[in-house]
Amino acid sequence: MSTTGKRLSQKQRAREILLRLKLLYPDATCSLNYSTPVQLLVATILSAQCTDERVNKVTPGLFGKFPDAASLAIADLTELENLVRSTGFYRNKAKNIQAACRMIVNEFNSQVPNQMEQLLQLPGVARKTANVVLAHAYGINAGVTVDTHVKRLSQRLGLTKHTDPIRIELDLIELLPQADWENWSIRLIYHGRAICKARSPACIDCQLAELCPSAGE
DNA sequence: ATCCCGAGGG
DNA sequence: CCCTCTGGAT
Repeated sequence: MSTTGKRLSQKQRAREILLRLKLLYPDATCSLNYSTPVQLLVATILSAQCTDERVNKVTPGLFGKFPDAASLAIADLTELENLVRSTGFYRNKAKNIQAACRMIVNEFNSQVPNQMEQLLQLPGVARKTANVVLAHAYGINAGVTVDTHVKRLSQRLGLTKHTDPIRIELDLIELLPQADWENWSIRLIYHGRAICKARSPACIDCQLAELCPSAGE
């Protein structure tokens, strides 16, 4: 057992966890493929209840045909649906992508907004998607991205007692230095995919086990 | 709380 | 056939 154990404050524990995650996943980045803010927004909308890997299989075809907000805004909806079908929830996603692109063209000067309030007005965009776009398209740490991995791992690590992603985000904002907000999310996502899985977490292989109140459960 | 929805593995 | 993957709107 290490000398770092149960006496650490939540904040100290969070920092220790992040330190280890940085060593474990030194090159972790956003796993979605994109080349513009609009493309990142679209890819992130598509990533709802879908792996980034699968999103990356449809975006080349999608962006090959409709590379920007202007073309997506006037695309044939059925064609859009077919291009994103394999990501699931394809009718909602196609409709939201087109409506969001129309708003971007008509109300935001063809630019993806760089403000949380504006992003949240776009259909299909809530805090998770908005935080991803702000962090990776604009380098703005407006909040902590809380997807299903960040939610699950933060809970298991005992860093929040909430179930609502917005409450969890507020807890994480208090625990982490702003400069590390996106580092935290990106690495928890990597760790969630590889080790701390939803069903059968591999606590045996987990480098965070001694810092985790849920280890072995 | 419920609905939206597909791909791939076993 | 069953399980796993992994947000948003109403």
